[in-house]
Amino acid sequence: KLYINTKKMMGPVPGVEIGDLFNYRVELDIIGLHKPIQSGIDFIKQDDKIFAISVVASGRYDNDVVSCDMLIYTGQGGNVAGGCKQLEDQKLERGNLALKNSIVERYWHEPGRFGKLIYKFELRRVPHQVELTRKKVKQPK
Amino acid sequence: KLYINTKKMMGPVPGVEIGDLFNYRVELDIIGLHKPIQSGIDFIKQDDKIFAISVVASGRYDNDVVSCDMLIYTGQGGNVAGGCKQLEDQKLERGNLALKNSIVERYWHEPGRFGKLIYKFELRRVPHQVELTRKKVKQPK
DNA sequence: TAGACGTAGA
DNA sequence: TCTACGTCTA
Repeated sequence: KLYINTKKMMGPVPGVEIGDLFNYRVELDIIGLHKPIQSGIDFIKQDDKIFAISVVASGRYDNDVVSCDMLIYTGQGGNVAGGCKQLEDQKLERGNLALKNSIVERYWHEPGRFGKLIYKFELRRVPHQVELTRKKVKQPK
Repeated sequence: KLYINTKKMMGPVPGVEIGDLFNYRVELDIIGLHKPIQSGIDFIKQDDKIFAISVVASGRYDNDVVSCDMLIYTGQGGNVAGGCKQLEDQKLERGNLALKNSIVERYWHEPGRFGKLIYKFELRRVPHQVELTRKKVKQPK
C-alpha cells in the first residue's frame, strides 16, 4: 500500500518496501521516495547545512556495485546539458556536498573517462537490513 | 469532451477545439493532438515521403507571430543537446522537410543569432477558420 | 543511437 | 537562470 507524500523528510518512506520496483522517475516523485524528476541526489537543508535523503542509481552513470552491501555512487555536475560528456571537474556542492554531509562511509574524487574530476561516494547497506527481494512488475510495452 | 487517440493521422483531432488550452506537453500526446514529447514538429510518412501533421509553438523558440493569421515558425536541428545554443546549420530534413512537404505557404533560411542557418516556415490560418477564443484553465500551482 | 519548442527545484 | 542518473520516437 502506497501513500502520497509531498514533503521531504529523512528516514524511510511509509508504504515503500525494500525490493519495490518502479518504471518511471515520476513514480518516485509522486510517492515521495525521491522528489527530483531528473537529479539523482535529493537533499534537504537543516541548520544551514544540506543533507542527502535519497539517491537514484538507474544505470545511466558509471556506478560500481562492489557487493550487495556496497555501492560506489558517482557524484553529479560537470556534464554538458543533456548529459553524455564530462566537460568540467565536479565540485563538492549540491548533491555531492549533501552526500558528504550525511550517509557516506567515505568519499574521494578521481579523473573520469574525459580526464575531469569525478566524485565517488561509498554507500553501505544498513547493517542487518532485510534482504532485497525483487518483486515482479509489469513492464511498459 | 476528449477522446483518446493512439494513432497519428492528418486532419483535425476529435474532441479538440480551437482555443483549447493545455498545461503539459504530455497532455497533447495522450489525446493525440501532438505525439512527440519534446519535438515541436510531428510528421508521418506516406508514399515514401514525410508530411507534417502538427506543430507546437510553446514560446521556447524565436517564432514570429506576424498577425493572428500568420506565424513564422522556426525549424528544428543544429542545437546542442539540451537546447539553448545553435552549433550547426539546420538542414532540410526531419520536421523541416515534413513542413516543406505539406502545410507551408513558403519557407526560407537565414542566419540566426549564432550565425548558423535557421529555417523559417510561413504558416497561415485556414481561411475563414472560426475565431480563436481562449478558454480559461486552472494553472498548476 | 541521437535528436527534441520538457520539467521541476535549487 | 541553470542543473539534472528523463523519456520518447525516428
